[in-house]
Amino acid sequence: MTSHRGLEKKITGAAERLFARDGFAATGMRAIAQTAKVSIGAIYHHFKSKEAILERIIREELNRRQRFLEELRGRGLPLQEQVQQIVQMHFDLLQEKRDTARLFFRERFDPSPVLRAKIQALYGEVAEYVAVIIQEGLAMGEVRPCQPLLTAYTILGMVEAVSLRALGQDETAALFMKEGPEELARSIWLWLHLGQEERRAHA
Amino acid sequence: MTSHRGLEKKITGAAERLFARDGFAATGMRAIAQTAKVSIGAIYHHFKSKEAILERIIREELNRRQRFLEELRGRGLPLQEQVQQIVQMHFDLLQEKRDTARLFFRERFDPSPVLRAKIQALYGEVAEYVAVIIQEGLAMGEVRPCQPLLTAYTILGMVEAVSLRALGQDETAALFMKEGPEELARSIWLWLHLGQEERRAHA
Amino acid sequence: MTSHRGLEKKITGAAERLFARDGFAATGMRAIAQTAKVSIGAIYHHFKSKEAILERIIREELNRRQRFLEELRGRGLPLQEQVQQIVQMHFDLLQEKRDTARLFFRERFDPSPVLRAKIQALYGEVAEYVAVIIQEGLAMGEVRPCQPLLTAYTILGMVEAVSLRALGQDETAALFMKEGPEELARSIWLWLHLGQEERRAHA
Amino acid sequence: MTSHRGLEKKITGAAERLFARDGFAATGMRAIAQTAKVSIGAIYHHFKSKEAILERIIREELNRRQRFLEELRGRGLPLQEQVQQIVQMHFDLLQEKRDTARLFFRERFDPSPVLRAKIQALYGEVAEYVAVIIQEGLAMGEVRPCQPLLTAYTILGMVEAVSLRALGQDETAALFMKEGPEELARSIWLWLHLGQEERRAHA
DNA sequence: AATGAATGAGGGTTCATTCAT
DNA sequence: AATGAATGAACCCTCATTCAT
Repeated sequence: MTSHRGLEKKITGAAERLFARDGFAATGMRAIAQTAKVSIGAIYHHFKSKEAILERIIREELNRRQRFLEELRGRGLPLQEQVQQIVQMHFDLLQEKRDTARLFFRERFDPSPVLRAKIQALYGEVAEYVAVIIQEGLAMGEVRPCQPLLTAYTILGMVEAVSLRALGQDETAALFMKEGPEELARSIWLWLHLGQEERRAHA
Repeated sequence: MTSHRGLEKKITGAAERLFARDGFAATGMRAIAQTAKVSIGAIYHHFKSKEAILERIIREELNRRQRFLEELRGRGLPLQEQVQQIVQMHFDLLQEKRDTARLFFRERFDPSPVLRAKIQALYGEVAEYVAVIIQEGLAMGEVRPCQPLLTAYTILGMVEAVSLRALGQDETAALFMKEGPEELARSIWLWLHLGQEERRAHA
Repeated sequence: MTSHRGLEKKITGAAERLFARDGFAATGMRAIAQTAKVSIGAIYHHFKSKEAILERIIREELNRRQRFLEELRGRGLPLQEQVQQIVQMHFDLLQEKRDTARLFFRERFDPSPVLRAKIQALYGEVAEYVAVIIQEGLAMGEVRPCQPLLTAYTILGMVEAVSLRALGQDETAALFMKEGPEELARSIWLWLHLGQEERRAHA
Repeated sequence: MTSHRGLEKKITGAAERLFARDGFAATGMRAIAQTAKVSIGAIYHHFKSKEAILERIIREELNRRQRFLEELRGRGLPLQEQVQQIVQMHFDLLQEKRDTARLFFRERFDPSPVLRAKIQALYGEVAEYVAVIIQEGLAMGEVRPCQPLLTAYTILGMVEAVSLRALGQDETAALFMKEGPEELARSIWLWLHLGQEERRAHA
C-alpha cells in the first residue's frame, strides 16, 4: 500500500513536469515511464489511461487549493485579509510548484471534451468559493453591490493574468512576481470595497 | 490571386473551427483538408506546416484587435469610454467568432516553444497598447497611481476570465454574456478612477 | 531472447532482399513489414529507423568478412594462398548471399552522409586488413615494393568489379563466376609478386 | 534553339551537383528547379521525368569517355602508352568534374531496373573497348595470355577503387590522387606484359 | 515556351494501449 | 504486481507529375 502510493507519486510527479513542459498531447507514455523510472505496464496497472494521470494531477492540485480555502474560511479573518490571503496563495503555489501552475493554466481547454468539462467544473468550484466570500461581504456591507459570481471570475482572471505573466523569464516577470501580490490584493480590495465607506456612513 | 486568398481562407476557416473544437495537437491535416474540401497537397502549397496555419489564424485575429484599438485611439474618446469600448470589443468579437475566440484562449501555451513565444509576444502587444491608454490616463490625472503594464494585464485577465466563462452553454454563461460587458466596464473604470475626484479637487 | 533474435533476423532478412532489389531509398517500411510478416510497430521496437536496419545488415556482413580474414590469418598460410583464399571468399559470399552482396555494392554512396561515412569507414577496415597482409609480404620479400594501402584498394577494386559483373544474368556473368576466382587470384599474385624472383636471386 | 540548349544545360548542371551530393532518390524536382533558377514546368517541358535528367547526364559523361577512347585509338600509340592514357583519363575527369565522377560511381545501381540496366550496358561498352585493346595486345604478343573481357573489368575495377578513394577529403585521398595514376599505370602495364619479353625471345 | 497551383498516394515515424509472460 | 514486446491506425509531411493559364 505504501509502495502503491509511492509508485503513483513517481508517475504523477514525472507526468506533471512533462505535461507542463511539453503539453499533454505532446507527452508520450514512454517519456513518462522513462522519467518516472517505471515500466509502461506499471503505469497502466495504476492508471486507466493517460488522461487518468492528468485527471489525478489536476484533482490533487485543486484539492490543495480547496483545503487552503476551507482552512482560510475557518480562521474567520476580516474580508480584506481573506482577499489578500487568496492572492498570496496563488503566488505561493506559483513559486512552490511552477510546473504544476503552468500545467494548471494550460490543459483547461486541451484534452477531450469530457475531461475539459470536468476540469472547468473543478475550476468553477473555486470560483464559487470566492463568490461565497463576496456574498458574505455584501451581507456585511463591506462590498459594493455586484453580481458575486461574475465578480469572482473577474478576480480570478486578474490574478491569473498577472501570475501567468510572472511565470516568464524576463524583467517584467520578475517585477510582476515581486510587486504583483501586494498591488493586486490592494486593488482588488479597493475595487470590492469601492465607496462603501460613504454608503455605510449614510446608513 | 483572388483564388489564392479564397483557398487560404477556406483552409484557415476550417482549421479555425477544428482547432477550437478539438485542439491544435488533436486536429489532423486530413481533417482540415476534408473540412475545407481541399487536397492535403494544396494546404502545404499555401502553408509551410500545421503550425503555420495556426500562426496565420492567430496573427489575423490579433490584427483585427489592433486595427480596432488603433481606430479607437484615433477617435479621441474620453478615457472612460475607451475602457468601455475595449471591453465591448472583446465581447463582440466573442459573439461574432466564437471559434476563433475559443482558439485564442487555448493555444497560448500548447504548441512548440517557438510558436508559444510568438503568440505570447503578440498578446503582449495588446497589453502594451492598453498600458499606453492607462499611461495617458495617469498623465491627465484621470487614473489613480499604478504600475501601467501590470494594470493592463490585470484588466485583460478580468475580461478574459469573464468572457471565457461566457463561452459556455449554461445559464451562467448567458448571464455573463448579457451583463458582463457593462458590469466589467463600469467596475474597471471605477477601479482605475478610484478617488481621483478628490485628488483632482485637492490640486 | 530467442524470439528477439528471431524477429530481428526476419526483419533484416526481408530488408536485405528488398534493399538489394529496389534500393534503400525506394524500399518502404510497409514493404519490409509485409515481407517479414511483422507489424510496422514491431520493426520500430527493434530498430530505431530504416537506416538502423541497413546499418545492422552492413555491419553483420562486414563482421562475417572480418571473421573470415582473422581466421585466415590464424592459419599461417603462405602469401600466395592467402590471396587466393581472399578472392575465393568474395565469390563464395557472392554465391551464398547474392542479395547481400548486391546490397553491399550499392549503398556505399547513397544514404545520408552520416551513414555513408560509417559504411566507408567499415569498408576501409577491410582494406586496411588487406594492407597488413601486403605489408607482411613486403617484409618477407615476397611482394614487390609498393604503397600497401593503395595496393589493397586496387586489389579490392579488381575483385569487386569482376564479382559485380558476375552477379548479372547473362553468359558473361556465368563465365566470370566460373573463371573469375582463379584468374583473379593468379593475376593478383603475379602482380604483387612481379619480378621478385629476380630480386631475391640478386640478394 | 540556343536557348533550348542553354536551359537544358542549366538543368542538367544543377541536377548533376544535387544528385552527386544527395543521391538521385533524395533529390527533389523542386530543389533542381530552384538551383537551376528555372520553373518546374520548364523542366518538364524539356525532360520527360526526373529519370530522364539522370539519363541525359550519364549518357553525356559516357559520350565524353567514348570520344576520348576513340580518339585514343586513332592515334595508334603503343599499347603501354594507351594503358597509361586510359588511367590518366579517369583521374583527369575526376579532377575536372568531381560531382559528375561521384555521381557516376553512384547511381549505377540505384534507380529503376530499366535505367540501371541501361547504365550498366553503357558501362559495359567502355569495358569492351578496353577488352579490344587487350585483344590487340594479345595478338601482337605484347600481353600475356588472359581472358580479355575479364581482364578489362579487372583493370577498370582497379582504377575505380583507387580513384573513388581519391575523392575523399583526407591525407590518404591526397596521396592517392598524387601517386595513383602513375603507380596504377605502371603496375597494370607490368602485369599485362608479364614475362612477355622472355616469351617473345623464345619465339 | 513557360508557369506554379493543385493533386493525393505514399513516405518514415510515433502513439496509446493490450496482453502473454 | 509488474514487464515490455507487439500492434496498426494515425501522425505530419514530401513527392513526381499534371494542367489550366
